Amino acid sequence: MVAGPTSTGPGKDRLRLWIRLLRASRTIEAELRERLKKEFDTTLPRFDVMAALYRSPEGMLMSDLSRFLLVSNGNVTGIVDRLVSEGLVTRARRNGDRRTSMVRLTEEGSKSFAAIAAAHESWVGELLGTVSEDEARRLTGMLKSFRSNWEGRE
Amino acid sequence: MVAGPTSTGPGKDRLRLWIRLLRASRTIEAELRERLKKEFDTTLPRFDVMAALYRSPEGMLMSDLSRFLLVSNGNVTGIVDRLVSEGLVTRARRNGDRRTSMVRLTEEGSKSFAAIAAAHESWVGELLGTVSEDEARRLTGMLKSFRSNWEGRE
DNA sequence: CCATGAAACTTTAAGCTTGAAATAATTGCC
DNA sequence: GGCAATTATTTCAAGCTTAAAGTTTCATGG
Repeated sequence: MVAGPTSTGPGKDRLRLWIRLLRASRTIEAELRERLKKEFDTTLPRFDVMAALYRSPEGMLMSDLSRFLLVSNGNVTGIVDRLVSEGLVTRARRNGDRRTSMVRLTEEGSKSFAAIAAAHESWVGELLGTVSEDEARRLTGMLKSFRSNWEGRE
Repeated sequence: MVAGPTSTGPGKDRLRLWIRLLRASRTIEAELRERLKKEFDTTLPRFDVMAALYRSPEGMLMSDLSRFLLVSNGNVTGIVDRLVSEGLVTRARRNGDRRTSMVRLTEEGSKSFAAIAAAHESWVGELLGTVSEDEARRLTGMLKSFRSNWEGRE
């Protein structure tokens, strides 16, 4: 998903855009993953799950997590399993619907995440430092409109 | 890597941008992966490797592939192994340096890739259809300048 | 020569990822 | 109530991914 269009013609501009988009996010992602590993001995998927839970102190269902993070259900199971075994997250069985459980950050998980998130934010600021604030806002706007169009497709 | 900034302040615009960028590429990537699987029974990493080789009929070294695709060396080994076992790619031992081998598409691999690439391009056109050609070019320009700044960092 | 180190690649262990199949619990319809 | 369909989740197999360690080959200074 990284190679380029081989000729010119209609539709090539969008293909080019897609390739650039993918290369940019892979580049940044690789850098962030490496730093997360080195500085905090953690991984991107763990960070993602914890970030989602941090925003929802009341907890999230497994299916909420997988929908929000855009990954499969089975995937979340494994990541949460590991976080639970490290004491960063809990699965609370619910009285109402016994198929589901509320996943929440523990006290420790919450503290741990806050520290990582601060570093993460400053890394992103650094890595995207060459994009001006203004440009960042315009780009974000375009991507936002892409998102809403996407969600509204049949 | 998908949750959002939790407050406002300096650097938040870049964090927002990063999150949008990541969500957009994950969304498109998931859709492309699914179609590649359904329509051609293949995967994105296989497609990526074949795309790189298609651009270089003379062949590529394993290290060229991993550098170009932004993935680790060991990763490429496995993907190429599978492509070789399916007859889509060959590893030609070289006379000069026996540590290396030239990886090339076979005739079959080349034909197979051409068909997939055509579908792939039209899918990208469709998925990014809501981005105007003009906007696509501007976005590409911004990402290009990000790339060159990135490559020029210390 | 040839030993030492660098380079190209593969192997390995651990974890991530998907899609599909399996389990378990709930809902709805008669 | 009871049974079919649906929903939430886990399990599974296969493949992707990385970083680190291991192997083979090459280059080169003594």
